[in-house]
Amino acid sequence: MKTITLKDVAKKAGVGVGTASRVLNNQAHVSEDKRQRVLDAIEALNYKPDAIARSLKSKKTRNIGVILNDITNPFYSKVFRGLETEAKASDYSIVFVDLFLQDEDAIGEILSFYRSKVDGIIFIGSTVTSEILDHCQKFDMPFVYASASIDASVTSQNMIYSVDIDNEKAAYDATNALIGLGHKDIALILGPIEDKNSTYSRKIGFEKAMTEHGITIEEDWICYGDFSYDSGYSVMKEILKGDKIPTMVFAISDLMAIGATKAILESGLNVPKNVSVMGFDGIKNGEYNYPEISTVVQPRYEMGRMACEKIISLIEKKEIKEPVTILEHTLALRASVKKL
Amino acid sequence: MKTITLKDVAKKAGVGVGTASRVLNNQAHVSEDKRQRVLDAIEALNYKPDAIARSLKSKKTRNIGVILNDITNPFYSKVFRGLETEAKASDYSIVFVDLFLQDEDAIGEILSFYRSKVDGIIFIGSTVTSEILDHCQKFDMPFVYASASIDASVTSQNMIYSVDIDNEKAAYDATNALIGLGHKDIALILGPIEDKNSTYSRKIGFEKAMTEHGITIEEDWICYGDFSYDSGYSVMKEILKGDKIPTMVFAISDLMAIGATKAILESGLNVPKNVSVMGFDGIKNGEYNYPEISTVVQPRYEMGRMACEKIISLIEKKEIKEPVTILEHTLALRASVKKL
DNA sequence: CTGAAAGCGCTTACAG
DNA sequence: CTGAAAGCGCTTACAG
Repeated sequence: MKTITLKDVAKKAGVGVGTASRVLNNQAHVSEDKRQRVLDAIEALNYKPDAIARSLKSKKTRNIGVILNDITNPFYSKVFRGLETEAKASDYSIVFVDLFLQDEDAIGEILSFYRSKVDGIIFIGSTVTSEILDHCQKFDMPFVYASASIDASVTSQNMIYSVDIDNEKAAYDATNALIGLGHKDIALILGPIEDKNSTYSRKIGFEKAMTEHGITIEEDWICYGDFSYDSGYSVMKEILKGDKIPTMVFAISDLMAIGATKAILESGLNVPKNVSVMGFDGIKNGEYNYPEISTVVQPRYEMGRMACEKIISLIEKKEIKEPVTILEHTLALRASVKKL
Repeated sequence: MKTITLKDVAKKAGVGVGTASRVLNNQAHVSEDKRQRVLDAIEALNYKPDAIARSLKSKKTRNIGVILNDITNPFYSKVFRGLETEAKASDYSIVFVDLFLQDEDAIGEILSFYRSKVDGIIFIGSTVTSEILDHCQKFDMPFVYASASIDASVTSQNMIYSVDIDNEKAAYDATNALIGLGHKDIALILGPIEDKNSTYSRKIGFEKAMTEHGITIEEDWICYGDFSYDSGYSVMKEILKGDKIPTMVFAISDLMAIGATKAILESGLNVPKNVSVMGFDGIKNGEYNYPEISTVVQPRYEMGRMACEKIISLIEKKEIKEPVTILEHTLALRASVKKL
């Protein structure tokens, strides 16, 4: 099947190809008569513009690159959904790369690769290093971070556009709520100790709430996992070996909370009768658990949507009101948590 | 920053741009001397070919379109991961569209849109209609289905490339295993009654195994859900209202199995002591459950990988040994199932 | 308002 | 083996 081009349309409409292009792009300065003839020809020929040819001249691809940490992680997949929906609504396509198990070096590779394929990039859940920033700047490629960590190498000189929640405040609020329920013996399961973003901020928030209530923090109960189900399970096993058992376990990911719950149940104890469990993120998995896991809900869909809105503004050089957007979190207290 | 083009490379190397292009594309008929000079120039200038310009002439985008049913569904996200990894290895990018909540009509729209942006399309988990097939054929766009349903409108005249498991046999094997454990009172939770693919085939497989063992199938225990957690939960609630309780519930998705488990536990019964539960798919959620859900494991990663391999063969017009690939399933009997 | 022409950065016959 | 040239399908100044 021969592809029909703008030239065919122009010929059929009896106008120049430039005029046809103007109609196609909804530009002014075309007489109503010709505009209609072109529109009719487009209709009659069932003409579809060639995105590639358009891009070559305009230097715009209408593609947004998404670099994501792990698409099988339910937290990210929902962020991704928000982002994809927003992109589609604005007529952008998503070009996707999963970073899973790739070393950070790969990012440079990916960026070069992306250069001519996308107009901007959204990073989700990865770590922002100054190296990546330099790369993007060199290629003059706008970028936005969602739920991302900022590496220490990044100075405030760099303009960063991002969307996230206030992690410290979220952990602070959650801890206060748990304390309000009468809990004092609270274990905390964090992410990796070297994680300077959520692990760090949430730890601060937790400590702040505990300290404000004059509760002594049991150092043995500050544990480090890696956000995964398995790490929650094994860290909890360790905690259960101690002389004293906490009445509450606060894990900073739902998956770890679910793993911890399993470890508790396996040991013959009950959740929440003997030990309450609180998670973080608000993924479906927690609701599917029995008992349902309490959590700090992050607006994941909205996070993706906002990130996309932001990158489009950047691409189209629209004004951006706030470079850094902080979204609201909410607490969901469910069956896994008991009032003492 | 001025973009450097092949012309710049050619000039620096002192050759024609055609020769530079030949080197770039690793074509023969270039003297070793010039080849080296071009390579050096590319290196020195840190030249990166422009994907868009390449596509315009070659009519190849090195993009694969992926149309997926629901990226937040853990079953699909793992298929997607397999596919993405394979694509990356072969230097293809993924252009992604989520069909979630969009009507089937949208597919036509998406296809036109895709036409010039991708070289081929992989459909995951959607329903193949003859309309979609016609669309693809009209655009001369190769396509592959993974874990997809074939609509009745599709005749055998259409050449279909697909990857899936043998759903009937999988359900048959699973049912046999459950019967082997001593179960006779087995309830079956299916997908939507109008689903002509997995719901239909798995029902057949189940019935075949039951019949072969001379076990009467309790019609009230053949139930229809929609693969979701919620539907498993509510269908199970209904079953539990009956006079007789099955000793085994076989749900054809892990999410439904998890939902059913919750309903059973809430009713005061134990899994697996009073009722055993078997799922289907092999997603992580089942392993995270307490008790761990037994399941029929589908090779999801491999499914995505093979689908990608297939579409690339189609795009590059390599020979395809088998248009329809049937992957092996495996049974995973875990804590949720008890021997009677 | 509008047509002819140049050009986006490549690839690919076409001569030599 | 290799360079000059045409052309992929658009967009965009440039004249008029």
